[in-house]
Amino acid sequence: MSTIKDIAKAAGVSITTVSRALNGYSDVSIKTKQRIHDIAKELEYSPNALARSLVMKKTKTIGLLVSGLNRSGSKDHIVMDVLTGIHEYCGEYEYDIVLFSTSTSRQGEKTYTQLCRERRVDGVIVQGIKKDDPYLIEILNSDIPCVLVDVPAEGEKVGFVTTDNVEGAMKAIDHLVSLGHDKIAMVNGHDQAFVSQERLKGFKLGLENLEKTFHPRLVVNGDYDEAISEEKAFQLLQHHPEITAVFCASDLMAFGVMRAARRHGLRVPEDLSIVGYDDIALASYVSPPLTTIAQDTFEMGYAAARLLVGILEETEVERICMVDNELKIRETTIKQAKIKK
Amino acid sequence: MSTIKDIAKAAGVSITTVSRALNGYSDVSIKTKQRIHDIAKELEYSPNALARSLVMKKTKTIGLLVSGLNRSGSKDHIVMDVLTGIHEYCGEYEYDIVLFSTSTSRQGEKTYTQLCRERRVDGVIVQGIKKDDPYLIEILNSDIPCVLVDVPAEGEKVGFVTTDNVEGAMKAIDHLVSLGHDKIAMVNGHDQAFVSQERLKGFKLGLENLEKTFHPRLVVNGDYDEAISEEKAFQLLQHHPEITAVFCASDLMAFGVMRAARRHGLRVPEDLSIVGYDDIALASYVSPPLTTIAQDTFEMGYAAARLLVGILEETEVERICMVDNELKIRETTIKQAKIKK
DNA sequence: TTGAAAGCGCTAACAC
DNA sequence: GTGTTAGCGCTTTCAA
Repeated sequence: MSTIKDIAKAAGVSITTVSRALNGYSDVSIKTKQRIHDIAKELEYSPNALARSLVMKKTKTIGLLVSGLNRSGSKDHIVMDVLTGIHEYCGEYEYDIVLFSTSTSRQGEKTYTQLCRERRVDGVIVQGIKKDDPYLIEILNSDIPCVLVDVPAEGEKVGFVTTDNVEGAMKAIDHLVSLGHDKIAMVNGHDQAFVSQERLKGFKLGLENLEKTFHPRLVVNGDYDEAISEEKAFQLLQHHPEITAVFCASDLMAFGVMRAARRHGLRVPEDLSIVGYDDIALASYVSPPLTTIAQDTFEMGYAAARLLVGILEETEVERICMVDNELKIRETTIKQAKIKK
Repeated sequence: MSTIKDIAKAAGVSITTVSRALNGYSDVSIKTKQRIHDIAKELEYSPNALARSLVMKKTKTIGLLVSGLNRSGSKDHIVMDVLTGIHEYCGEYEYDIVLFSTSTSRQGEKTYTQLCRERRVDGVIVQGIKKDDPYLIEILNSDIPCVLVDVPAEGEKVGFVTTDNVEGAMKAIDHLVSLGHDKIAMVNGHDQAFVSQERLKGFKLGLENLEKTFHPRLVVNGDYDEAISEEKAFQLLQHHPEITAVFCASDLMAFGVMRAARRHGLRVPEDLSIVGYDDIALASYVSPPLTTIAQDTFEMGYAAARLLVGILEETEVERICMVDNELKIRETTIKQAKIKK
């Protein structure tokens, strides 16, 4: 593989001149510049990004730390959408992405910080990692520029992107209440997740705003898992037959609730209205199609990359980025007419 | 950020010794080795992978070239599963993945080969790229070790992984014929795709083996698109009411066919049996759940990474890797009882 | 407009 | 066992 040295020799100039010519500096005579370019092409020259990065001290690379990338293969495509958004932005701004291979099994496992330092990534985007993960904390305390997805953190070189989960939950509640529902349950994820906390907050607030009482008894955690949600919802419906609607913190959990309803002989939506969260592809395919709060996950990825690059190039000041969400009314919610019990 | 030079100074030894100690060479006295490690820890030393790669001429990095990573957000998770498989293997063998940002929009776009050369990736995995893509051809002709997913190519440093698509299609046909179907149509993808060609081959072969005649008229291309398939299938069913079963080269296209059937007032599976291909998550959620040929896409990714690393480290000789597939019988196929027309 | 020289952080002969 | 030295391919002062 040829180097600028080879080009220099072939062109009869110094490597300095070649470097300058190739990088489009103006202080090279137009004709030597042309000659150098010709020779570079002829020699099939490719600049060595390693060497350049070594001296420039930046790599035009952003690291990606993702959890939940494992065989069990999530049915949702959220991780993928976010990745796609990041990829899109990076394509436009000539950053490449390095996806770290954080093997849990491998001994002598490296921390996220070490991974980032070794590869000298300019910054890192973190997704799907619990906010109390010690490695996460370490990286936040380091000087590595960092953008988190759905985990709140701010700092000189730290930002995050999320959607307004409080508002999203409120939209769901507004919708249900406007349909005449009164006894609304919630199947939340788990308390450690920021988004769960926010959605619960929105659930409460939504009820209060509409002068409905919030019943802690009607809230269960489904751990973002379909089967667990099914069980939890089954019990909930058993103990509280007065429930006419359920708001779920994820679509997958909503599917679990749909199953639980079916086991109780309840029809959806006639006997039980259900609202999900995320709007994954499945949501519109199941039957009946699921009413849900749609998040623009692609946009979240895109925004995360933009925010990170903004931090890196010191053009962006706002460290928080809120992406819109939207209520998608489909067929799992319907007017509550009958008086139950 | 500290370097081996700093450590050398602090330890009062030469940088060579530090390098050797840190890399676990045996020819360093146990006590200096220990001291060096202590100092390294104290100084929070991180090796600079760039510098090391520069001199070692390898980066422990594999490139990933993927098409179909864009906003429209594929409903299938195939790309993701393959990526996950690659990620898993890389985690075990300490390779990192760089996802190239191939912006189509950006001017002065670089070829895949250039991207790989600049980053000095050790090898590259290519997925979802058409086999006649000029950039793909360029990279195959280069000396960059390369593994393709579902595109056949072999060479000194080139291999590919795929599933047995001929066999997969035959399984589908066997299944349908065993249910008594005779007039079986096929909705294929498009002629440029290797897998399409293979599945068509399997379709023909499957019919011939069972002494059924192959009718070219009953094969249409749906371009792996749900809407297009719906249209094509709608017309097909109109012109050929004798059709009792349809084999589709993807699940998404099968959904299109289901829609088309519905528009014709045909019930699935009573009036029309349908078999898909891929077994995406949606397949088991739609109603009725789709009978399909399942591909282990995670395994494909894992195998692709293993093959590439095998080529890189010169341990693997077999340049082709076949991953299993499996017929998943669900509810869109049923015994053909009635005599149509 | 061009070149010489230093250095980014590391490894690897080759001495001692 | 340990150090000296010469690079890997590039950018960037500083001089000419």
